[in-house]
Parts: sequence; structure tokens; C-alpha cells
Amino acid sequence: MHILERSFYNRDTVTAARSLLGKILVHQVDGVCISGIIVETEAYCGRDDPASHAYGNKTPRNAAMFGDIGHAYVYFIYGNHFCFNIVAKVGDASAGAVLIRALEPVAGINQMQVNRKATNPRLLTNGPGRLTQALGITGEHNVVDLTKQKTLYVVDGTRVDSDQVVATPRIGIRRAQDKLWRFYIAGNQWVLQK
DNA sequence: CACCCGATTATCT
DNA sequence: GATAATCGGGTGT
Repeated sequence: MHILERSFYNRDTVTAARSLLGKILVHQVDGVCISGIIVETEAYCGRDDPASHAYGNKTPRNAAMFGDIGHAYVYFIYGNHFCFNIVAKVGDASAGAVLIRALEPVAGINQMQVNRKATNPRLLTNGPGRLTQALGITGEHNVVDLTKQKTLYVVDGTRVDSDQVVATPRIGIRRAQDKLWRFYIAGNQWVLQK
């Protein structure tokens, strides 16, 4: 298994969101490896996407979405939670990122339970705010390069056939409901059901 | 500087 | 299934 290189993220944001399913997100902290298979994602495009933070002007908060591909975009929401995104876009798009919404736990489940102060394995990583807490991802990781450093990165995982991928409207937003830019692996137990 | 509200979650009933 | 908690960014005055 090798770390996904930068060229992997050099594609249309929506395509990148589909392609990230089955990949493994890894965080090494204090010698402990915490990881999970990406099973649910959402694509947020730039100026053309009314639901995106990058709709409109570039601001200090959303700057990462306009930055280099293969970097993290982490933001704080609802006064409580961090959400983790990966910047991915083709050259001519000014902004775009993929929100990671759910993981299937692989390694470091013990540490996840400590980080989350929860024991039920089902509630560790099914949800964007839950998985960042489980992996110990915070605002400090905003704009971190996921292809260069060795503590937070993405590696190749299981192959996911396109007929296993389900597309739906994105969760928790009002605008652009007609865009089917939420993707998840069909039947996966860690996908948050509405 | 005040106001509004969100890419959510936990904790009730 | 309904709702409170919680707070920083964005916008307009």
C-alpha cells in the first residue's frame, strides 16, 4: 500500500469524491496508527456550486479550497465539530474539495474509543464530526499536505466497483439539492443513514 | 460591532 | 423524531 500521490487529486472534484471511496485515511499520533476505509464522501465544487464554502469570494476560512490539491481543508462547524476535506480539482477549477463523511474502522479502534469517549464501535466514525474526533484531526491540520508528511495521509485500499457506489443529494444543505454529489458504498454499515 | 446561521451531534421523549 | 448546545466566520451597519 502506498500513499496516494498528488496527481490522484488532479481531477474533477466530483470524480475525486467517487474515487476516494475504498481508500484508507491514516493518522499516526504518538506512535499510534489510527485508520479507516473511506466509505462516504461529498464533493464541494467552487464558484459554480451554491452549497460550497467556496461559492463567492475567497476568505481566510475557505482559502484552503483555493489552494494546492492534495492538501487538507479542515473547518469548524456548529460550535463543536471539525470537518475534514481533501482539496481536489482540475487545473482550470479555482476551488474544490471532498468532504469525508464516514469511515469503516481499520486500526487503532482502542484509541478511537478513547478520543471519542464512546465504546459503541458503530458510533466512532459514522459522521464527519465523529470521524475527525476519532482520528484526532483538528483545525491544526488545515492546509496540511497529505502527500508529503508521514502522520496524516491516504493510502490505496480496497477496489470499489462503480456499481457498488450510490449517489444521492448532499446532507445538511439546502441549496443545489438536484446535484447528486454524495457518494457511499452500497450496504456499508458505517454509512450514516438519514 | 451586532446579528445570523451553519457541509453536526448528543440527548432527551 | 425533536431539539438544545455552541461559537467563529461572514455580512452589513
